[in-house]
Formats: sequence, C-alpha cells, structure tokens
Amino acid sequence: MVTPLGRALLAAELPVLRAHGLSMWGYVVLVALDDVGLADRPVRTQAALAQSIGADKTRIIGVLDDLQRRGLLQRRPDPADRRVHLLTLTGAGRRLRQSASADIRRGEERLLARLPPGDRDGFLRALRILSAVPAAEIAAADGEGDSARPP
Amino acid sequence: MVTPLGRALLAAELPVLRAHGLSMWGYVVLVALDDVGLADRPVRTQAALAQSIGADKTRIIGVLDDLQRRGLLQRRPDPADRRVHLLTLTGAGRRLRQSASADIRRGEERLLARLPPGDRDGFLRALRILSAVPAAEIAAADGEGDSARPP
DNA sequence: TATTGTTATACTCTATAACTATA
DNA sequence: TATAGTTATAGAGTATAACAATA
Repeated sequence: MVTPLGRALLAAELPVLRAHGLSMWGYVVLVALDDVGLADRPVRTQAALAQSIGADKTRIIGVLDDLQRRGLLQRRPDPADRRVHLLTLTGAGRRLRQSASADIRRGEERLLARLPPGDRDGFLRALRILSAVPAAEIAAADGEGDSARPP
Repeated sequence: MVTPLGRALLAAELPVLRAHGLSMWGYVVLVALDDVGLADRPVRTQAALAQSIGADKTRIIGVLDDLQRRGLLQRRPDPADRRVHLLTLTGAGRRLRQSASADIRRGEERLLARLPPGDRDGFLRALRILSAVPAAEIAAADGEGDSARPP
C-alpha cells in the first residue's frame, strides 16, 4: 500500500514543484540544506548530502549545478581542504524552498482532511517514527531467515 | 516521508520475494489475481490487470510468461472473444502467493511493533483510506492552482 | 476500422567506472 | 596512496510505437 501511495503522492507533487521550476531532486536538496542550515551540523561535503537524502553522489551534481546557476545555493571550496565544497543556501533558495513547501503542504492537508481526526494524528506520528528507522534495520527485519542472501 | 519509507520497504521485501523466486511485479500479479479470484469480477484481460496494478500492459507480459511457464497461472483464450486471455491462478500459484505474503507480513509486523499500539491502528486505517483514493484525485488535490499544466 | 496481446524501439533514471585536483 | 568532486559509460526499468490476430 505504501509504494502505490508514494507513487501517487510523488506524481501529485511534481507539477507543483515544476511550477516553482524545481525537479524532485532539486527540491529534496533544498529541503536538506535548509534543514541542516538551522541545525548545528552544516553539510560539508556533497557526498554527505547525497547520502543523507538517499541519492548517489553523482546524481546530485547536475542538480547542484542548476541550483547554483540560478543563485539558489552557494558552492565554494573549503579553505581547510580545498577538495570539499561548502554548500549553503542563499536567501532566494530558502525563500523558494519555503514557498514550494507551503504549496505541497496545502495539497497534503487537503488529502489528510479525508482522514478521521484521530487517525490523522496517529498516521503522521507513525509515519515520522517509521521514517526515522534506518533503512538497514528495515531490511534486516525480514532478511533474518537467511534464505535470501544479497549477491 | 512516504516515498523514502516505500523505498526502504520495497528494498526489504525484494530479498524475501526472491527467496520465493518472485520478482516484485510477479508478486503483485499473483496478489491481484488471487484477490479478484475470490471476488465476483474475474480479470478478463491483461490490459485490465495491468491497469489495476498501476503497470503498463507491455510490462507484465514477460511476467505472465514466466509465471505461466512455472505453472503458477493459466492463460487461455476467451472462447467468446479469442483476442482476450483469461487469467486464472493455479493451486500452486495461490499457495506460493500465500506463503510469500506470510513472509512479508512477518517483516511488516516486526516493523509495526515499533509503533505505539494506538498509532498502529490509526496508521493502518489511514493507510487503507489513502490507498483507496484514486491517483487522479490525489493529483487534482494540488494541481488546481493551474500554474502547472501537464504538456 | 477498432481492439487485444505482442514485439521492437527509444527514452529516462540510476549506478559503475575512469579521470582531475587536492591532500 | 587516498579522497572529493566530476565526467563518461553502461545498465535497468519504463514507456511509445509498430505489428499480428481477431472482432
């Protein structure tokens, strides 16, 4: 049930994002950078960013190029180690992320309105809990029979 | 949150399915055929089956070929209209589906055990409700601003 | 002519491997 | 030599278009 739902949600979000000139990965990157911007652990390397959003490091390069070209983020070499790139969101990037998020949230609210109020809270709480479970643990959950072994 | 969770769940299920010699689509087909087998509306055409599981009709052909070759389903021309193929699960197919489902459910239970009992029920109820919403309505939910128009 | 299943083709996404520049 | 980022290449998955059989 989760997979088809995710597909439908993604399909519903894409037009909204495109209205903001964003691809899915572009949006994901913006969100990730904005979130860590508030935290105390700034993302220092592109590889770390890629891993944190579950993407390959080679996959986000074009995305970063585009976002940088449009002035949504800044990418400058770390003076301490000039191999790594420091990634920071610009004001425009943060604003765009927020307006896109607001649009998406509107759609989500409309969908969540279909749920009984009690279930709605439980659903969101459960979703947060399950999302926080590392993928490795989810995979381990049923692979323990060991009858299946990844190559 | 839904998309990454779905990805993780799918990744966790694949090894289990492979232990039963099933691909993701093979399992989805088995489930779809088994479910409608109990209902009164048997799937009469491959195209209808494909649509019901959100796949392209060309995508399930190889899957059906494989399942048929392994004696898990029967595919015979409809006497009334010899263009369409009647699809029915064999006993072996139904048994395989059930044992695979049981394995997957075990993994799911282990994951759901992480949730507070109250949230767990709300989560599953909400999931069922949201899954039942047609994809078209989910898409319409936020595309109404009309600033985004599919090409 | 229209439709079902099929095959062949092209396209999109994603991952793997080779390259550069720094260390 | 090892690592961060980049580029180039190959692979999987998917959809689109052409085909044969039947209506």
